[in-house]
Amino acid sequence: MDLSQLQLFKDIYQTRSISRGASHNGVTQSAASQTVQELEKHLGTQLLDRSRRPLEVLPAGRLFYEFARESLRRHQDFLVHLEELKGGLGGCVKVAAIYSVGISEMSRLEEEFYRRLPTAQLEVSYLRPEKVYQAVLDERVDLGLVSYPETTRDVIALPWREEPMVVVCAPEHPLAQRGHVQPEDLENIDFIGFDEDLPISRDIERFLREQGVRVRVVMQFDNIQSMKEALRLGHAVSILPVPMLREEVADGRLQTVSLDCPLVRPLGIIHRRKKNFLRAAQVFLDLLRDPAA
Amino acid sequence: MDLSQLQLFKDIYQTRSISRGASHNGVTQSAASQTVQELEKHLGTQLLDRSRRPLEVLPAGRLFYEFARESLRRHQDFLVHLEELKGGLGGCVKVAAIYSVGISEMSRLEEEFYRRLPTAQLEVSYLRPEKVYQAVLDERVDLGLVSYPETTRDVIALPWREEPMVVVCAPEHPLAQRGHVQPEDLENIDFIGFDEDLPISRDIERFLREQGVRVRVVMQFDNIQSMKEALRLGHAVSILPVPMLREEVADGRLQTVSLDCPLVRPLGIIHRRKKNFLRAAQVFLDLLRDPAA
DNA sequence: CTTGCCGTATCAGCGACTCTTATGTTACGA
DNA sequence: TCGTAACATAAGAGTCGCTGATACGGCAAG
Repeated sequence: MDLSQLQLFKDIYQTRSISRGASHNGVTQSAASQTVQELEKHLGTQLLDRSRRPLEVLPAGRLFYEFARESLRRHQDFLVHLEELKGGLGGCVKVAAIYSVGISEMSRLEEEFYRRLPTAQLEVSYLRPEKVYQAVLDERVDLGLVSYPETTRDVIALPWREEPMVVVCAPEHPLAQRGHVQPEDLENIDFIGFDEDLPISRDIERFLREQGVRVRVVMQFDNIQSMKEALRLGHAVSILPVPMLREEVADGRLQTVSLDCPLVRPLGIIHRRKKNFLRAAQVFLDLLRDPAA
Repeated sequence: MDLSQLQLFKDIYQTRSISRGASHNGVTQSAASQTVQELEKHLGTQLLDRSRRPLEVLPAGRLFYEFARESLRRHQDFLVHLEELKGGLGGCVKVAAIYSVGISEMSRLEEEFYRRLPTAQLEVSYLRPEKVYQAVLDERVDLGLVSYPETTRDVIALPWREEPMVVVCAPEHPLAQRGHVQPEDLENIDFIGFDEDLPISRDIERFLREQGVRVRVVMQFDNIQSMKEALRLGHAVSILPVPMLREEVADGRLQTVSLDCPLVRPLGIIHRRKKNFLRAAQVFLDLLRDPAA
């Protein structure tokens, strides 16, 4: 019985689904199913009732969940104590993120990380998506933060969060007065897009196409900072992740207009396939995946 | 990180030796060495100082030991709670033991076992050594208790205890008055031995040969009960494990005479190679290996 | 200092286990 | 009753960890 099994079962319990638990752990539904069966065989009792559709947790499953939760917590504690004990220059985590994850978000994570491991070192670099993948592959970083993560032969992708996307424009723009718009309101509008080779660009294009809307792409950038500046000129709109806009919206430099049909982009954590993490990386990963604990 | 690694490290810590820890867990020294290195790599710190001969435990090692101990204890607790929860007919452990393990010993173990898992079932059968091996191989029993255990392709042997052996005779026998004897005092004495195909018989023979002593084997048996009865006739002596003689010595039917050079026979636990134990078997195994916990 | 022994490290080879892909089966809703 | 979404099952592949053999090194005795 190992920690990954406990983590997996914990996620399955919390999401009430084998498939979701599986994807939270970067494994297939099949593997998760087999793991649960192994656990049940080993413990000699059913943990879940899989013959009901919203997966039902049996008493033994609940007990095992408590055990798993507790064990994982103890393990975390142990890692932290170990780090304390090692004193100066604890482990070092290197993280690569796409630009659009945002400095403000990262600085919050950074803060919490140093609270947990005061002696460790966290290095964050911002790169274009393909560079993030490359950095992970080359082991120049331990973890990568990307959008539309995909598991490949050498890299495991874990879902992280889903950012809502909204239409954004300058306060002077005609759309700015409206609280929300239908996709068709964007027909033929001047649009500031992402570079076409970025996943987010493809996803927005696909979204617009599905809605039967065509926009006039007047500019393209590979980073959100530039797009925001261009938007302030007032002639065009764009679609951007909400968290990137907090500051500008707060002081009125830009305005968001929510879309009636929701568009989100999934962010994920990627790392190389390998059994063992350095504990600092492990702690950062746990921090990302469970900010509460 | 899994429970077997924790168990292994715990044993290494307690015995202050990688080799001994390894044999306690039925693996080779090589495997144990690699496991420790894996742990150290994973945790990013040295746990043991292996460059000193009585293996030195570093602070991180001590911390990890505490963690391991605690985790294993929690796991035990979990198994017990699970058994309680399952209520009636908990798991069932089948154990085969050689005759000479002794009923009294087993009944003590049985008692403790039912204290831990009141709902479980324990079945003990007493067999000749080769039958014990066969029963384990055929999976007719979960665990076997034998002397001079040996690990083979399909069966793992774990050391259990070492029983001191003493010379034993009737109170009327000439040797009975002496508190202890030299091996040479047995020269040409009438001797009651074990069947020659039993490991214990071979070991006693080897011992006597090494001491340069020849005895006159007047009778041979395959079980200790018969040997004790024969001894009471008063004409011969034997060499038997101390724990088998408690009752007879207490009420004066037989007398022990300790040997100046100590002779012990190792008892071991054998089980088939397989990753997962049924929890009842696991609990019984833990009980055998750590009566304290 | 040298020698011998015991314990640990290292290496190559192999077996087993677990994951993945592909496909079958079952529960629930329309 | 059918369709879909979720879980189960089967077979194959890659990886991890174990074994067995051997090399290395500390410690004690001489």
